[in-house]
Amino acid sequence: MGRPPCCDKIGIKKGPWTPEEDIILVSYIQEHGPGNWRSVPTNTGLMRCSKSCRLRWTNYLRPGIKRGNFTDHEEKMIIHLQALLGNRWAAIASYLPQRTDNDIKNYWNTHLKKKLKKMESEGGDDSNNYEKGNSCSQLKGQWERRLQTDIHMAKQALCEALSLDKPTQIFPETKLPSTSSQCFHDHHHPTSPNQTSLYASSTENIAKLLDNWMKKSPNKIEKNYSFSNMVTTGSSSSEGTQSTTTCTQEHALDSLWSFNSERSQSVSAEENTNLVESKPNLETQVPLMLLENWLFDDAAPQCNEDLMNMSLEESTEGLF
DNA sequence: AACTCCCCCAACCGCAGAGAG
DNA sequence: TCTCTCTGCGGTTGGGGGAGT
Repeated sequence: MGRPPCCDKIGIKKGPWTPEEDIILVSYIQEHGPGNWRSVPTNTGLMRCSKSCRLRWTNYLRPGIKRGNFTDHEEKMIIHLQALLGNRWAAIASYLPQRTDNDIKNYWNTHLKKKLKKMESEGGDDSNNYEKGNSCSQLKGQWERRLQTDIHMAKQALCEALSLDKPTQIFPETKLPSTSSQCFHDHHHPTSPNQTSLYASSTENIAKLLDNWMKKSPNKIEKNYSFSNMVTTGSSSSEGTQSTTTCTQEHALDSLWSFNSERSQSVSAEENTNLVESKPNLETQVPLMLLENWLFDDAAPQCNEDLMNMSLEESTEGLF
């Protein structure tokens, strides 16, 4: 028997998060930054265990997360990376910065597995190619795969350490591991302007969430729910909303929208820069061979360049 | 309309690793 | 070196909702 689960404590809430809880969590992180999850439930009054808070943040609330609708390219990336790395979802997620490991894992289990099985049973070229790749990768063995990923991670860390002149490429739209709390912790001081924009975009996530939530269940939101904490802490440039203000849901959402529009003005330049710079990363198409070369090749810079510039389709056309 | 089945995905669980003391 | 705490990761679960009957 291992350690008892952290959520066995009496009074700890489980199950789906409510928008209220999300807002409390995001406002807290806006103020204090992610990390030190142990203290989050205590300091926020959330009846959740620290683990639950961390997961909610990393898998759902953190900025820069793209949800649903995996593109063909993302799909291919996942398939190839899975063949190469196995079920190392966190490592795979590091190649798809906008996706969480949980998302990728779910997508693999619910869609790609079936898809590949189907292709396999149809016995088409595609499945043959996948099989080839898969059996090839199996030969590498788990240990080797682990080693590859470790090398990759080490290289990333090294590159990152040596690239102090490129701070905007770090997060969120980068090729760094998606275990974002660590990224945040390592690279962003809680009060840094960059982080403010990141938090803002997580607020945007919540706004979307609330929007969807209201569409689904318009009766669930209590009329006098207060969004003020989020608004006041979320937008340093908002029009002085009092922290004790209680809003109707319409007001609250209005605040959110205005917050977002203000935010988009105040941070758009910076964010646009990030987006523009990150676009090649997001759309980076990593050929498997290059990936492998890069992992094993100490003369990485040139190869790395190639990784960034080449299209996945160039080297994997035959696979699909 | 009512019921059942199935799928999806958010969240949980348990283990492992890292780091502090 | 050992113990303890915290965090990260991967496997699994279960509730909600859509599809089918």
